[in-house]
Amino acid sequence: MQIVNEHRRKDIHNSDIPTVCSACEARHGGVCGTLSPDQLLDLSRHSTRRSIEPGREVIGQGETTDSYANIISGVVKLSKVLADGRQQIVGLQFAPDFMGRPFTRESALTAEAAVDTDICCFPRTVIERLVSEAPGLEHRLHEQALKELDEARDWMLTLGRKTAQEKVASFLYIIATHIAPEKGTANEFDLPLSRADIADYLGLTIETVSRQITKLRKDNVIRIENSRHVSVPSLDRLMHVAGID
Amino acid sequence: MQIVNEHRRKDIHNSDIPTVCSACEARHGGVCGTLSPDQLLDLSRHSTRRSIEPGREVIGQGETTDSYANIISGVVKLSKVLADGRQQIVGLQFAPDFMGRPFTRESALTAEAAVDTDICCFPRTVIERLVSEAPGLEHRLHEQALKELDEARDWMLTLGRKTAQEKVASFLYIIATHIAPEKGTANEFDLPLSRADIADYLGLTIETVSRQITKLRKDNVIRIENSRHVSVPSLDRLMHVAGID
DNA sequence: CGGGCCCTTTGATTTTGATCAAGTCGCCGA
DNA sequence: TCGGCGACTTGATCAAAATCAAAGGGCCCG
Repeated sequence: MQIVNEHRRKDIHNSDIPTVCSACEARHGGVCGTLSPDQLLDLSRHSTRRSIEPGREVIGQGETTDSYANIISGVVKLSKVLADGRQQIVGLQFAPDFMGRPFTRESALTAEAAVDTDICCFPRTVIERLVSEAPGLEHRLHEQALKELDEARDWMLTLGRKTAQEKVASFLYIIATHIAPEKGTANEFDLPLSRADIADYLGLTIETVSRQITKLRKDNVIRIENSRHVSVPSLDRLMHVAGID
Repeated sequence: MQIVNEHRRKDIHNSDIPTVCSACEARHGGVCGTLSPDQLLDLSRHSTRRSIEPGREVIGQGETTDSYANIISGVVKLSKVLADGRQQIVGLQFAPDFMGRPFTRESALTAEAAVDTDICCFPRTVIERLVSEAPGLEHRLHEQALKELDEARDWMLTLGRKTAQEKVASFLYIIATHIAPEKGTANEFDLPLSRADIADYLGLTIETVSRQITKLRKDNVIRIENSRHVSVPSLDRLMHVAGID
């Protein structure tokens, strides 16, 4: 008890934590959480915060990356395109996810902000140095990669085997459970993606997405205002429609 | 030059390498490659080789895993099922891939041999101990996870945006490039998957897969014997049909 | 050698979602 | 206040793949 209080007080004072970091919403969940105060200071000296407006590309498919980033707030779309322009969103990232593909220079995907997004960027060289110094950091990055792998595989089941109706419900479920990080599941939220983005995420067309959303509304699974604001009266019901056991 | 030869000679003699490992085809590519002779000996003492016939389940969805494994030869299907039985193969693993989801007890997927497969199993506890002792091992596992993530995302593009024809061609391309590890791309091979498996991998039905294979044969993109043996006269042509730029 | 079984192919028909084509709605700027 | 534009919805039609149905074909086993 005594110790817990001590610890807490210290954390509140943030005596050893760089000022930029102490106020950072992503610090505990993000990759920085494993670093010692010294290392955090080192990292923070080389890091820069950026605000990105919706639609702005953070890194393009085939470009070389020289930085990694932590998402502080917002939503980032990761997508791939075929030569003829067909596009697929292969992942969504929310705060406090880590962005960037470690140990490779060339990006195999495009990262683009879906809504107003704040990120904290680190040069590749600094991250790689810290990885070699702090084994906990690589572990954290490894866990993030495994989490993304699990999510990607779940989504493959959705893409390959679910109906349009189930796909749209699955998408809404993902948003409800990820949009408010640290607050658990939201039963009311603004969609961070346009219909076109949703279509690209689900492997459908805009029209089909729109029709299925209309159907979910008529079936009282969701309520919609201004085509972007969604409320979910029963999450169980949404999950059921999404085919989630 | 001198040094290279020295190194090679030592490697051929395998003076410090446990006997079971020295003959192992997967050692260099597999996760064991980063271990010191001591650690390799340690691991080999606790490892067991198993042969798995096609269709045998290695680990079921929802079961708890207590071991990891290296694939020595063969092909393993990773799949997920919906409550109503719809199934999706979310990944194929070939030698010398590492199987198992580190840092979690419960498996989110089913792993099943597609053909006769040999694996080398390690208890979870030993791997976890070695990870804490040898940072190179976690790095190797991390890279394997990142590789699988890249592959999963590539496949999401296939599942979400390609036509049946392109999907089947993409599948054949994957097999051609992975079936003979260390030998590069094969332009003649036996399919490790039945039509039903291919359908589950591509998010299609058996009938559609069969029709598309017939079409590829008629278009001279592939030749087929006994419905399982495939030869590819021009890999470029196959890639083109698969929509791979 | 024949029969049965499983895997695969092929054919006919149906269904789901795509495509084509108008609208509607909300918002911004003149 | 009025256009105009972009995002979204709705409707009609079309096509790709699913479903339903029936054969082949290879292989094992009696």
